[in-house]
Amino acid sequence: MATTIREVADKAGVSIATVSKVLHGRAGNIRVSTEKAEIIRQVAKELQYRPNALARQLRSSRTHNVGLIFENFNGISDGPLYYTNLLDGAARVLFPQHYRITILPEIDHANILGSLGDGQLEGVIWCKLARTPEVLKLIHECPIPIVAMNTPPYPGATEAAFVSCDNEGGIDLAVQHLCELGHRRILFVREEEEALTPDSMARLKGFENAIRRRGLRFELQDIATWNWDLDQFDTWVESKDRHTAIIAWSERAGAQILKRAALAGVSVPNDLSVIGFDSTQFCETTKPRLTAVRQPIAEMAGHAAKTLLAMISGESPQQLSFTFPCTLDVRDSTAPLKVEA
Amino acid sequence: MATTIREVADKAGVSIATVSKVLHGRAGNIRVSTEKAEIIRQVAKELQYRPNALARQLRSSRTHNVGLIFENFNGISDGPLYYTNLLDGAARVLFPQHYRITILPEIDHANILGSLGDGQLEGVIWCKLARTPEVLKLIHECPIPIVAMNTPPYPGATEAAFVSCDNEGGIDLAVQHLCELGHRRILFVREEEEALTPDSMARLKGFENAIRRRGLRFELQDIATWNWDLDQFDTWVESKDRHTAIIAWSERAGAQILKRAALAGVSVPNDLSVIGFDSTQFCETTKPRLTAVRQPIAEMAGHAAKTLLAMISGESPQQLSFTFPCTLDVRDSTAPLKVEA
DNA sequence: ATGAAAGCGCTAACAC
DNA sequence: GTGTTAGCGCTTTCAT
Repeated sequence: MATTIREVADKAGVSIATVSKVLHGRAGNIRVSTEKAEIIRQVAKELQYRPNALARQLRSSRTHNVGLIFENFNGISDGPLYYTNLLDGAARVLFPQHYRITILPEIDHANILGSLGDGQLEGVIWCKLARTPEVLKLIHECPIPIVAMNTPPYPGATEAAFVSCDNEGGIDLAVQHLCELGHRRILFVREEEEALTPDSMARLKGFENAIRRRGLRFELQDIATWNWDLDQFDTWVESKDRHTAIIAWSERAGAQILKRAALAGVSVPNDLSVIGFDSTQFCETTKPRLTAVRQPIAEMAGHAAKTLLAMISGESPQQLSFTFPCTLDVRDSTAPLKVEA
Repeated sequence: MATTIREVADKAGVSIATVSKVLHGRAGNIRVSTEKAEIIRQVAKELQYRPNALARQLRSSRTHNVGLIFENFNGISDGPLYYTNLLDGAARVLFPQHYRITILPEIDHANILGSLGDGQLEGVIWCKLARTPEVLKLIHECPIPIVAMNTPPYPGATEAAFVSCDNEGGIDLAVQHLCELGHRRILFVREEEEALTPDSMARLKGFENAIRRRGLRFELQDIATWNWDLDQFDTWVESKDRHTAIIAWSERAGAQILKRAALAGVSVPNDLSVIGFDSTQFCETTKPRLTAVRQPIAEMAGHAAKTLLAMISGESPQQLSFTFPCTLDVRDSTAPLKVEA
């Protein structure tokens, strides 16, 4: 067993209270003679005394530990760099404050509250929170501060803070870029499985707005909801008078379209321009490299961490929410519209 | 404050001991009347009782929490995918066992023992452990099981398990590949700053062995120790009768050489073949794509996690250490040696 | 079948 | 200045 404060006290010939004061007392409160203090420190070192954090935490109910929930963790299909960047951004803020980051195994919403309310965590950064009544209830009942990342602000949920990117603005940049290249007929593609996620919905809405804002015609067939493998691409590509550019709701979907296009003998960007969303390094690996809207994940995570710390100190989440602007990374999958001869 | 077992007991009209038995008692030991058990469960739900993990852990000294130490965390320069893959591999083993993964802020070796010995962690996966007397001492004194990842087995440290890749074998594959392409004069490049890391040293040794094994001449000038930016490349490239291929100790260094070569007007792979080490997706992003030795990071991390679990259950680390074989991912930075006209 | 009581290791309010 | 004491919330003998 590890050395306890009791053993240190005994060996130093003082009470455990005195040991505690010397070893952890705040500067001002140390009302202990210098000599005894010295002895105690000496004995503690000799005995390799290491305070038991569990006991301390139980006593003080402060753990210096924040949780991170990755929904759908099993699979780096979300873009391998999302988690890395997220972790990096959060760590840069949390580590200097001596906070630990704990990744939770429990993604089951049914017992997540047990995990979040067991006293181990002071707060949690929760990524890609869905917008369902069930989740709203969770937010309501969660006993520790929540910062939702990559989740658009959720009016009903005043207990949580929200850090997100400007999905609509990002899509507007994409549309803008394509328009400047001469494209007029643009298709927005989302995935069935993710169609109801807040990000997907916001991007869809942004698409419609962007099209309308530019006075272009917006029709139902300008939106496609395809399956995970985007099988429907093949049907689309056969259609007469098809769109000249595609905006995919994610970078994964964008990349999948590039693959499908290559298989179908459609040359990107010559015969078709494609834009994705996220713009991690993953977009550098596609052929051609994928033009994509970028969200500053690490920065967002850093902000989420700061926000969480503020909430832990008792500040209200209300004015802490923040939406980051997106930018556009132009790569090789977009080109000027070819003028028909 | 959160509901405590006391409140549940009071409201249910029983003692806290009974509540504890009903809620957490092992199946066999439940010697409580069915009716009372039912009431207790009912009350617990009503009151939204969530057991305090800290108290439980303090009592049982089991936390279901393992630590992860990333040396040099600040910076994804180690290859952005290293951490992701590592985390993924470890999580796949740990999460189903209901273990949490905690990333430690404390990379300062001076007080790391305080972090590891404070009772919060049952074990730790420690990546890229250096091979110094100081670290050996740390391993010796660490109160919880350690699995060292990406650290070659360390004969003196019988308290820890080691999960590593076969650095030497990996380099041998690289040399083999180059030889098959006709190369005979190969340069091994390592970085000054990392020259003393176990990985770097093992790869260097592997290089010498591989060269000798094939009956090629091995000279001192076949090894270069360059700075972080590999400035010395420019001097090397000017030298008469220079090597026709380079093996870099890391993928970062390999990529840097590609950049330097492009700047110097040296065409890769036509005028120079380059191989790196690690082979994450990063190698797909270089120009040209970097041929590299691959180590199965996620698999290794999974094994490390299993090993840690075994050690936590009391097994000896001795026969748990394991070295994974490497493979070679041939991409576009290597080509047959051009025959001089 | 149920409860009383003794801690796990520590902190902090209060005595002296 | 220093020690005594009362818990933090829980588990676990050991009585009854």
